[in-house]
Amino acid sequence: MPVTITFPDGSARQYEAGTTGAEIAASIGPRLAKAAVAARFDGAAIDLHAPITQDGAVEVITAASEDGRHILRHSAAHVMAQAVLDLYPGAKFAIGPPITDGFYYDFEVAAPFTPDDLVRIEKRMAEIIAEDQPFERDELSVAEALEVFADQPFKTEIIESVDEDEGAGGSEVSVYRNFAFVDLCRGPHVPSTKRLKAVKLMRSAGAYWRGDENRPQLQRIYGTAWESKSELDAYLERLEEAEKRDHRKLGQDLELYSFPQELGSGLAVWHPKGGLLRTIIEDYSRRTHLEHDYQIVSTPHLAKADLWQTSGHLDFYAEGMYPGMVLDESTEYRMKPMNCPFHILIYGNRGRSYRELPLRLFELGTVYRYERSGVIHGLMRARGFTQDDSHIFCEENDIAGELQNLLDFTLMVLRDFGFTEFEADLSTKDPEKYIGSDELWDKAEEALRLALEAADLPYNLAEGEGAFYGPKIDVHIRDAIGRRWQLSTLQVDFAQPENFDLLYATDHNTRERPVMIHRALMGSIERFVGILIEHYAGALPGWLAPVQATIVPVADRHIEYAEQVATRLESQSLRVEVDGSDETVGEKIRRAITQKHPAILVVGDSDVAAGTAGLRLRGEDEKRGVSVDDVVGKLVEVCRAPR
RNA sequence: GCCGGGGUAGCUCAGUCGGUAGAGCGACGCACUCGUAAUGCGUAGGUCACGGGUUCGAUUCCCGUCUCCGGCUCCA
Repeated sequence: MPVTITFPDGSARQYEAGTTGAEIAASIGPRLAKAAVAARFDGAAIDLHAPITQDGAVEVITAASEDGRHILRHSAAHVMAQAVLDLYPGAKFAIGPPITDGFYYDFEVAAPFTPDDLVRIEKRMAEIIAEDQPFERDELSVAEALEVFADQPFKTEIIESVDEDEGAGGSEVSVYRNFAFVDLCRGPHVPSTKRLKAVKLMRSAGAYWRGDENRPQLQRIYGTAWESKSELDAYLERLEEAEKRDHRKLGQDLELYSFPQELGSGLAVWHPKGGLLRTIIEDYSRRTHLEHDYQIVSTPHLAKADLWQTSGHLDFYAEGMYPGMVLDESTEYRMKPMNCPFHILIYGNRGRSYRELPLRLFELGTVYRYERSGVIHGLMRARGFTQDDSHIFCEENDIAGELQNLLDFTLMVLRDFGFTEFEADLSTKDPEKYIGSDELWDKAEEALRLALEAADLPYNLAEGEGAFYGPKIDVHIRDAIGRRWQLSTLQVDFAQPENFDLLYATDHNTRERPVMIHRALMGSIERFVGILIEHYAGALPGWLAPVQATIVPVADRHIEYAEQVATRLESQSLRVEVDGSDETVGEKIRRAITQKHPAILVVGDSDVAAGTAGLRLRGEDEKRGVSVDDVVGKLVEVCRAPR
């Protein structure tokens, strides 16, 4: 009985029933056969040597595809577990999935893995790979599987939970064997270990079983696997590139900020150039908010604990707050982890009218959150940071229009800083845990959805992920090397107006409760700077660069002229340095390039005589003898702020 | 907070099997006055993170604390 196989290009062919993906690939061509690691039958991934007994669509998965790498990495994880079980008798193994760019496996062993252990394991893996052990699939009943894994408590737990979670489908489990090694696995796998051409172990780390810090901490080994040595090398190079962009390193190199150990973890100080960069960003933020009908307010850094009790923070997030200080013998104060209660107090300071709404209060508000010591990461995750924070108080019927304007504003800001790729998450009501009426939630979620659609922003629906007090939109950007960062949050809040009993007078002089929208566009200024630095690898666009041009006099006798040129540029509000140091021209240029200054001007005898300069823009060749007027014009253009 | 690895000059790092340390870059000085990614010579600079213990003697070994890095967990 032949079966009819259709291919992704729409063509169809007949094969003997029981044919395999490997045979199909071979029938198409030897190169495909060699590159194949698995197949897809009617969309489901299967092993290359699994027999196909009915008509259907077949797609051959090659090692160079994302699917293929996934399978490669999964198989590499098995080989790693096999190596560890060989080398460390008594080791218990837990789970080992493929992840972005690699894989890991978790083990319980007597002692944590050292770097030397990784070398040993990698060596053993190479042996297993060289032996070209075939991967074979087997279906076991739960009882059989429990026997096979009798001395593996984590596997036993997984087998038992299959029964629970997957209902009828859990009566059998599949396992994969290569030689004596058996692992629970859905598969598919590469046909045999020799297909693993480029595998490298990266590091070991502690990781909790099932991600739960109350359960045993296991030893995780991370590795990576690629279809070829050259792809592996390219990956390692990408890692190195990413490391060069590290904002902590660049912050030091470019003299922007530092993290003095004397201050404590997660607390940065901003040096003059970083301070200037911050100021530029903050000025932009204030200016654009004023232009968008926000009112700027300012509030203190601490408040009585009672305020945080009313807002609910002490009940829900006390562990994220700095501990209290008791003053005047009995009154406890707390550093602020959020700005909202202060803005709410401004709203509530007097009776409000519908005529004032929407009322948009904006503040660059510095907050302090007690982040656990292990999570602090430069500017990206700090214990003190400044939010571009606003709370908008509006009528229920204003929510939709307000959110739409807000999302436009958000995207404008992010585009102004050079980000071009956006994605959003829409987090909706958790049916188990929410306050406010269903009707209000539906309305707000609908408003958020409409705003996303009006802005033409692709979004993922995160159902049930909303906070208990309202739905929200998070906006993510992709940076220059493809990493995703969450920046903006637009959060509808039904709870705080209730907690603080906020009201406004309607046009019929009745009292209604306003709805509140929390929002931060950049999120935290500190983190935003960190992301900008990594996005641009330190080479900030002209309008953000603390130093926009360096003027290099060729010899001391040109310093005076250099100063004159600097004055001309400064009169156009350009930020200029004259490098009058006792160094060669080459060295001074090297410094300016290393510092990523957008423009370098070189002035010598001919320039003094002709009123010109040599102009070297970042990333471009030098132009000699450019008139100072043209230099000014060019730099003004290069350094113009987006608005 | 948890697991592992670190903390030596302003920076990047080497070193001391226990006898108080070195390089490159940077800084400073002198010479050079130079046309596009490192001019030469010289000088200064260290409580070897901090506190305790062991020892005749600790930067080195042990314990604690702070702090950094990689993960885990967390991220209102």
